[in-house]
Amino acid sequence: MSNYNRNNIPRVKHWYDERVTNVFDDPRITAVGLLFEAHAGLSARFTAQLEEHGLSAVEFEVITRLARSPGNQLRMTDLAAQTSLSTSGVTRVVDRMERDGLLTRRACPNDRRSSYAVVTAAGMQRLNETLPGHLQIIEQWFTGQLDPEALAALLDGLRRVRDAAHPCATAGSDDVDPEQRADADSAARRQ
Amino acid sequence: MSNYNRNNIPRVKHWYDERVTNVFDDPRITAVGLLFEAHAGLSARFTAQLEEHGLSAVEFEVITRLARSPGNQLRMTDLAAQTSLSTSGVTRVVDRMERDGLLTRRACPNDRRSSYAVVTAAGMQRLNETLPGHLQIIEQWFTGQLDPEALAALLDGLRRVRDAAHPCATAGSDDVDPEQRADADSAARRQ
DNA sequence: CGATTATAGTTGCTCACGCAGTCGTTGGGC
DNA sequence: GCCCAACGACTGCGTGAGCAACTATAATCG
Repeated sequence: MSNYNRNNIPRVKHWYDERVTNVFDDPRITAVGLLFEAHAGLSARFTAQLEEHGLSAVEFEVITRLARSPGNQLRMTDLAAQTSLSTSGVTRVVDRMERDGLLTRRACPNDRRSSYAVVTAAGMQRLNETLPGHLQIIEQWFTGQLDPEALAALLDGLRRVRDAAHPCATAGSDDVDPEQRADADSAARRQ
Repeated sequence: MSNYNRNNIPRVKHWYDERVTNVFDDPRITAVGLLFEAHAGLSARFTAQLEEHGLSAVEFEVITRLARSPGNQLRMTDLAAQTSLSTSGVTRVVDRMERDGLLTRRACPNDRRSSYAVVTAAGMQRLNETLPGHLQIIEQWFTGQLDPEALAALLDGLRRVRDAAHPCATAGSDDVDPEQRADADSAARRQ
């Protein structure tokens, strides 16, 4: 118990303040800590709200990406590329969501290897029920925390970091980059 | 089959451009997308580099938090609080790292229920081998992507979002107001 | 054409993680 | 001192995810 207190009491605002000659004081570490903790915080809020609507974070991402695609559908592989899930992961999440009636599979008439995941009416309804609360949480804990210029600066910085570091696995969500496009192009060509 | 053509032919550069009145164009969604993709991108880079040193991201976080704590040790519970792992998750990751010789358990003399996870010499060495490359990656893909003012603005924004939304990720900081803490705590546990 | 190669999706295997239950320990109330 | 609720750590079980192997289909090259 004494140790428990030792652990918490001397920590003031930032854990790294105290160890002056510590490598962990490095501002780079701090920067990553901020980014990752902001992400973790928002993730937790999202998870809690999505759970109220019976969706996991992955399922929400899947249904969202499908819903905003033409025809409310994507090929399994393209879905995998957009979600940073493996193709087997997509197979299984689509399995679950199909079982729950949120999605269906549809055969691709031109390429019998491919199949589409399509959002059902029930899936769209579920998404529509979920989205307002989701947007409200974003506003409450993220965008609403900053005045417009600060938010713009934040997003500008994030965009540059994202453009530099993002693995093509997560690309394509709100801004499609050239390599992704080439990828999708070849997919389209194939059909 | 009419669907097939609808799907690909008219799509030009951005598959989402056509749904002009689309909810997914909402700037809040875009903002979250940027934050999450930046995080995912950096995560992937980290994972690749850590793998070269035989560490997973979770293991790196564990050993880092231990190494910067007094005595290079933390109680299992405190470690769980800092890592957003459950206590059972901590039990298991410490199991693995103990098996690999990076950590040891040490009984707490004051409370026989508690035990410490302590970084071994081999663990410190492993960490020291890993850190330079880690810092270089941060610089290469994150901090070095922005000029100082832009970086400062980014970090300032992130700090505000983190302070608002963080689910107690910085356990050991006491600048959390109680109501927030309870809330975020339970949310973090759940995820 | 026919053979080789590449691609789409699924499945078996394994592992990491959380939840809930358990056991030993602690400390407060009587 | 005794009892019992709270606490710290560990374990059984279920779930979700990736890798690699596999099947079926498509594209390529001779």
